[in-house]
Amino acid sequence: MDAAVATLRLRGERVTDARLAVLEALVALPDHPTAEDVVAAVEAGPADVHRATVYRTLETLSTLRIVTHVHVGHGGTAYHLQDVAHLHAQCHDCGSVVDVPDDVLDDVRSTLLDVAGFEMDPSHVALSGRCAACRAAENADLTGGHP
Amino acid sequence: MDAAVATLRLRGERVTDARLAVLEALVALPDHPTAEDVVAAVEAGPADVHRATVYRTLETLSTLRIVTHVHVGHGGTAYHLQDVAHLHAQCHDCGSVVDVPDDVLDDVRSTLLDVAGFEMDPSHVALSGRCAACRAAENADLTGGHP
DNA sequence: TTCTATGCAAACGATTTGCAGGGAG
DNA sequence: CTCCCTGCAAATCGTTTGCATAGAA
Repeated sequence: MDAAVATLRLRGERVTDARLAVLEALVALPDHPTAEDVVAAVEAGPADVHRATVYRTLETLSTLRIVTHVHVGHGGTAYHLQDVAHLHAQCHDCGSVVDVPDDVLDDVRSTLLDVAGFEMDPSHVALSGRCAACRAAENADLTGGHP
Repeated sequence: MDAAVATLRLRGERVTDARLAVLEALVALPDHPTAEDVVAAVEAGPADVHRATVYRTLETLSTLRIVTHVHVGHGGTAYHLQDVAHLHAQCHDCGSVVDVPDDVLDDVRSTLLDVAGFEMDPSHVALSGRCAACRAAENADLTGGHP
């Protein structure tokens, strides 16, 4: 957060209320918010920031590498502060995004580099599947639903 | 293709010019076309099919499991016939989608199931990174660009 | 004939853009 | 003071929907 502001100053970018509000929203929002989530959070706050400004700010912060975006399968694009790069996996059942140890794709990365010359960037897209909670729920349905 | 038509008949769905046109486009289009690519290909053809119909048809074919969709990072959603399930990786430089051996994620799948209880569906989203061609191009730039 | 899929146009949500004014540096 | 960032409104893009009709079964 402070680091983000420092980076802005360092790059000669201006530190405005709108940008601070977006950064605070990114810090405050627990999960992996979409652009629209950030818009909602900012509009809920005291500062009066326009939708378009949030989008422009997110783009600016992205090019400055202050925030990173992840493409999640169904919900669009999710933004988060660039602290530690980690992987994401989205449940296509409940839509939630879970964090995943960042080394699970190391082997895949080297394999792809070997067999296809493809240099994978593991954190840019979210894996897809079904989370533990939804799997448990379905199992409960299967057993409890038909007694 | 024939199998697709057979499946349609089997499910009691109607076989129309529009649906045939969409299927032909999916067969003809080489890469992994987005919905909009299919719209363009169909509109280029002889049959007079409306945009909305292409979207509706793609949805229908999806629920019938005749076509599958993959979420690629930047270009939106890509559709292809459900022949052999395979993985995709998108180059975030040139945007092309390459096919990947479908077993490279097997280990990751079992790992995620173990450590997080997350049941991954490997083919639903595309991995991201840089393809061999673009890596070669950049290397050429680095060596040839600054003599 | 019956009922579904299509065409059309309009609505829709998410994102972008041109322009004029305000505030950071 | 200067120029970047912002607010506003409108345009744009991709996708969806309601309704009357053509056409497959």
